[in-house]
Amino acid sequence: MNIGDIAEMAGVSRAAVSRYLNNGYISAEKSEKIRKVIERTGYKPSVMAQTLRTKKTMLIGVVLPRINSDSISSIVAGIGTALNASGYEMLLATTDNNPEKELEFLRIFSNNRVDGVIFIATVFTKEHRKILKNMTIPVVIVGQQLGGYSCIYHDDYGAGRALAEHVLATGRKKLAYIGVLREDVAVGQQRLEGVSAAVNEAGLTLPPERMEIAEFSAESGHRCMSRILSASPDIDAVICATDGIAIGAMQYLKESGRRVPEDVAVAGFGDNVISSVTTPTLTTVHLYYREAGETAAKRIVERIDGREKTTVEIKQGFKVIERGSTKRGPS
Amino acid sequence: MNIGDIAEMAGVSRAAVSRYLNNGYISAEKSEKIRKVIERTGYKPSVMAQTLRTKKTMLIGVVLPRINSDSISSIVAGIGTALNASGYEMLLATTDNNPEKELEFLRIFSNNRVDGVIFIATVFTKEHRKILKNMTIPVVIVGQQLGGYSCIYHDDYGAGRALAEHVLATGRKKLAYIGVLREDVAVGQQRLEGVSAAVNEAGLTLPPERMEIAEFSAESGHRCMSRILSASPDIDAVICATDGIAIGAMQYLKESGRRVPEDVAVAGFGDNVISSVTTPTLTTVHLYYREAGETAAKRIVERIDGREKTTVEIKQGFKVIERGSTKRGPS
DNA sequence: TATTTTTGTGAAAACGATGTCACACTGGAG
DNA sequence: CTCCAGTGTGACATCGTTTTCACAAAAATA
Repeated sequence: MNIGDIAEMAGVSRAAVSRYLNNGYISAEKSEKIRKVIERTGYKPSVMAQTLRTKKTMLIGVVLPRINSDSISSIVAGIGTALNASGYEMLLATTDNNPEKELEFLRIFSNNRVDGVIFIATVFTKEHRKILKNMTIPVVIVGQQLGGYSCIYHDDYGAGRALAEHVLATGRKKLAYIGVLREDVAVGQQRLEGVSAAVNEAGLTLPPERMEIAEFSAESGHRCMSRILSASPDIDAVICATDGIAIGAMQYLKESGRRVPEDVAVAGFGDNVISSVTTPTLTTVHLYYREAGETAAKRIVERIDGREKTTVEIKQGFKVIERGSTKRGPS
Repeated sequence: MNIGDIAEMAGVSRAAVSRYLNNGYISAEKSEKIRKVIERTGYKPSVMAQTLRTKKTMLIGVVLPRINSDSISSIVAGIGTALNASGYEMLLATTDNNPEKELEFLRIFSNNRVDGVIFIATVFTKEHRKILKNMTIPVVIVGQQLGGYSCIYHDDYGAGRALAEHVLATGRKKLAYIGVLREDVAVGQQRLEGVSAAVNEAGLTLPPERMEIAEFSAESGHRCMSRILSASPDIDAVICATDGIAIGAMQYLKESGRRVPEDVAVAGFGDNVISSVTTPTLTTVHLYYREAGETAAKRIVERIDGREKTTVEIKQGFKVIERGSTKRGPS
């Protein structure tokens, strides 16, 4: 069933059918004939042929480290909603946090497989920049800032600062920090710098023996907490770069006989669903992941449609969510 | 840059280049010439043209209710891994639990947009069956059983039965059950029937006033628990159709002054990450979501490649995960 | 040496749409 | 009556591959 068959059945030319489907630039009489034939046969134009001819796939590639994560699946949910509203679909590529795979997918996607790419990034290597520079299709980066590219990211510095200020306001003096690798600028560097700034402004310090670098998991948070406690048993608060890490840290604190929040306050980032069901509930910073996904999708569609030519860098706000794990300690 | 340009540059015919890229049925001399030109120009064949010609998109459509869910994102992670290994990519369509959208996407996908569809299903209407019947591409259903189609699902009945047996073995006598709509055969019907069977075999009953129907959320579980308690304040255990519901139920129990597990035992299904960080930790049934996704992806690739012609129904096992919320009560 | 089989080859026909073009109608204005 | 703008139309080229086909050259067989 191709456009030629329909044309023949309706007694018109192939071009007429094409116009019927697109411009609508056709006489009422033929239009009706064609409509009937299409209805009767259930004819659907071939997406493949349209794609070849128009050079539009109506597909957006989404590259992400892993899908099985609360924050990332929220971003994807947002992307899905917004893309759908514009008639685009989403090609998902999970990289398992493997930079090689990340590069491979960016390369695959840059080859006309999709009309645009949304890149949920963690770390940028030179290789990344090189591939991104050579991309011929629009790219929007989510979660990290990268000059010269459209990106939508969170105010990680501000969030870190506000969260630390909140913890300090509960009267804590000896803070610890469990972060992630600095190569991850947003999560590893910005959040720490925000926290550091608040701590310093309060006239306090965050010495190296009260800091650890974790992976993105509760198990890792658990391990790091144990290391910090053996070096500095007298801390009265710990801020963790993600809620997952914070959960692990909190578990270790409880195992070590400390009370949360009476002895040690705990706080995280991300407002993971988990954080409202722990005991105590976890103070965290909400980061508008879903909205970031929606905005990214809208931006890329605007870029593709040509409605928007410039790249923009959007920094999103945050909201400190005060819960049980940082209730006022001994004053 | 198309195949013709490469052919011209290498001084061979277009067909020769095509053969070089595919069969390899070409003389060593020309092969080398072509290799050089391709390397120098960085030529990549057009995916669009290949697709039109070969009728293979190397895409698998994945239709799911929502991505922002622990169980579903685990399935998707599994699908992603397995598809990737076979060179396929994944087109994600989230339906927000809207049957209309589900049907729409199945229709879109059935129109040559993808080579196969993985359908993470909840409820089957007649409309669903009709569309599924008319699908010309392979379909694999995940999470529900549907005769005549390849599907991979969980032993929800067995899981319900085993979980209830475990709860009963801790000495509980007055069980309550919070389920979901029976239209969802796997989660709503099978799990309940398994639980019922175990309860009946123990010579006990599960009367209507100790049963509620919830949505897939902790809030809903919270509400249902409150309704059950006002009708039957003396229950000593509650089994919930999902971990999310169980979390909500447990929260209400605690708010009402009851101790978990001393006064009331709580158990759920799914082994959500959340269930190991609540206080107490939640007894649940592990359901191998990731593996289900992997298997589904492998099956569909086999069907597409023609290595496998028949449809199969695969029932996966389960594992009761005994945690704090069902520790032995007063004996 | 004569005959078959194997290889390598380029021309040309799909694949199924879109878009350009020139042409033939209209009807209204001059 | 002529001219022109505006519509509707089908023929045809195009998109970039793959695949079939016929044919020639080389190799293997008799």
